[in-house]
Amino acid sequence: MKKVTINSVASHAGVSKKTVSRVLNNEPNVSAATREKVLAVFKELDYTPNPIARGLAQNRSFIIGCLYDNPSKSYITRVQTGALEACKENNYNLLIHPCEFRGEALINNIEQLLQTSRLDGIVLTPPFGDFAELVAFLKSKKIPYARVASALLQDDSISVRSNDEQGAFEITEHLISLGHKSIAFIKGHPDHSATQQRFKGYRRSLASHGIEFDERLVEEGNFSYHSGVDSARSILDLSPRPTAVFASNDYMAAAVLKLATQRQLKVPDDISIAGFDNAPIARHIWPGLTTIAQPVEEMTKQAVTQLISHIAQPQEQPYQVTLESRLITRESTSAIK
Amino acid sequence: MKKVTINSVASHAGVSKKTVSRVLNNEPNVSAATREKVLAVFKELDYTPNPIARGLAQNRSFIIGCLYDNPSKSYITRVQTGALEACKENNYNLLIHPCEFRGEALINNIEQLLQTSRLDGIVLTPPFGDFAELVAFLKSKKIPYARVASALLQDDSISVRSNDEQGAFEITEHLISLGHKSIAFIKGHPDHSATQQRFKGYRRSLASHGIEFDERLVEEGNFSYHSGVDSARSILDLSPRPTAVFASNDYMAAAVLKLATQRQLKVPDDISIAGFDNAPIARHIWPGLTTIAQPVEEMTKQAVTQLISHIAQPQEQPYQVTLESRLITRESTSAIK
DNA sequence: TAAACGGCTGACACCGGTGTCATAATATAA
DNA sequence: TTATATTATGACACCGGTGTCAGCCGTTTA
Repeated sequence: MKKVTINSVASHAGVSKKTVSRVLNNEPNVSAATREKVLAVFKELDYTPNPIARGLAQNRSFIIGCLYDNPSKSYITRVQTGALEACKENNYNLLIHPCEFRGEALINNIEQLLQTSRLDGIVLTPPFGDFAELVAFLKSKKIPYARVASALLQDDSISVRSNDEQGAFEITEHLISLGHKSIAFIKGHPDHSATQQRFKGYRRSLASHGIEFDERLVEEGNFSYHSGVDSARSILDLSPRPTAVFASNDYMAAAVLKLATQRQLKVPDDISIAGFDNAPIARHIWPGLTTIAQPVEEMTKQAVTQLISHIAQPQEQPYQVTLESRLITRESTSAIK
Repeated sequence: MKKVTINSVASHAGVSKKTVSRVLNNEPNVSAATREKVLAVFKELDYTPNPIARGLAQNRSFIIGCLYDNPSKSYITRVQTGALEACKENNYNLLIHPCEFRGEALINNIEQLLQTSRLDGIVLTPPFGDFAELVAFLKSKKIPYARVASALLQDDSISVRSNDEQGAFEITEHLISLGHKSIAFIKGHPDHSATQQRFKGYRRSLASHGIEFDERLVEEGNFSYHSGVDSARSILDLSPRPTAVFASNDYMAAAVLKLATQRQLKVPDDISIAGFDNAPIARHIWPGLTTIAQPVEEMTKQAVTQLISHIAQPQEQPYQVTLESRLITRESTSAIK
């Protein structure tokens, strides 16, 4: 069983390598008869081109790199799922590259990655999409990239996001509509642009109902479960205790729920809790978390799809899209008594 | 800024390409002086070899594929973490390939994957490591592979596992030592060898204490949260209700906990719950789950490390290792009243 | 002293594709 | 019908490495 290469196909079909290559790449200037003949030999020999050879000739790898540094593992899983779908559809592969956002070594690290892997493009997941130096670096190296769930930029980059500000606004509206006026807020990781957006939405909702913003109700988190525990402690120690807590993601909300339950508080009777993301944990705990469903998979899929088509054929106009999120109410929020 | 290739290095150092290649690969037959000279030029020009060209010449890709089809996302995350560590240390990359275990298309799917990606090796995560046809297929294609958390085989394959039977035995011992005699059990996915192992450990513990095995206390799950909910329903409906539940993984245990709590049962006072794996969720819920900590990351890391060294230099003797797991007690189990 | 041997080196083909360009075949215009 | 444009095709170099092999050199052995 010899290896089937472009040469065997060529000799089998009685044409040159180059003609086979043309058929392979759907290039013009091949007569219909020749094309048929070559295609038949493809089938007959069960030929698949060697991506490595192709990569060498075109200086491409057919690999997309996915950069992440996110305390929420489930978020990463969702990102991967979306990215993988897009890759699969385009015969690309996905290389995952976790790395520390902080630290000056980052740019070096990425440079190293690019040198050793010849990635065709990079997906920047939060918080990388908002890191101006990195974006500038990729631009200078002419490495195509796409930004997922990052702030809007007035540039020509590929960017798919959801409206964090609006989502946070809506969930706060939900709490207010239930009669809550003292609503604590746990911020996300300061490096993530979503953190500011969600905070803004929270404040906009309060303001639109004439509820005075109270600094003491705001805690600094970082999206990790652990940070949620710390924030929860501070919030539950407040006196008077807020009647509701809105955490910037579900992990932190779950932490609040755990601590509250540990302290014999009834959720939602004694305190309502809301999260953000609709992570799996939101429905794996009791009571289930009221949250904002973000289309993370879809965002990433669109970003990667665009990235790949941009690699094949650089586009003039930027692809910048904002997807909708939606409120999901579960048992962790209820009307104030 | 021109590209630095082996040619530029060669002309800069005044030697042939081949000599540069020799230095690159630490081959013998290079005089110390020449080696120094070439190494100096490496530094001077900041040279890194092109892995694609290397791959073409050696028919290697420096990529390891990770196959998975697992309902537990957190398990996959842990597998990836371990695999990534090993890859990083060896300058390999990790390609992730989720695919359906069931379905006759599987072998075709893998064949396709191999053709389009020229993987140097494959990590088989549960349940793939136990799928004889797939293993035979890879063997016939001479694709190196490593099996993670799969049943022991009397063959020459690379295999790293933990002692599921013993872990299940210990956690059941723990429950029995707390006075439980009516312990329900939720099985895992039937395709996973761990499912049988954990069941065996459970039964061995019961038997060693003269507790009669009761078929009615056993539910069929599949490691997913959802299946845990179904099983939990059946178990909590039993009369008399068992005083403890041992679920084959933490997701299913979390489902039992949720349902029990929903039904106003106090955990662990009314019913003790134990899981397996020590997944993040085990400590993210209240009460925290008593469970068996499995070194998933470490298992995968060792498997991939071995796989890579096997690729570089095929070993004679198989690498088959069993790592230890350990009991972690949290709040979800307590002495019977 | 000649033959044999070992370490070191480079020329050259090769991996399996793609890009460039010249040329042959065909279609269109004059 | 001839000149010209267009399409179809293949020869060949090239991408950036590695494998093979021959040749050079200095040592050791007979």
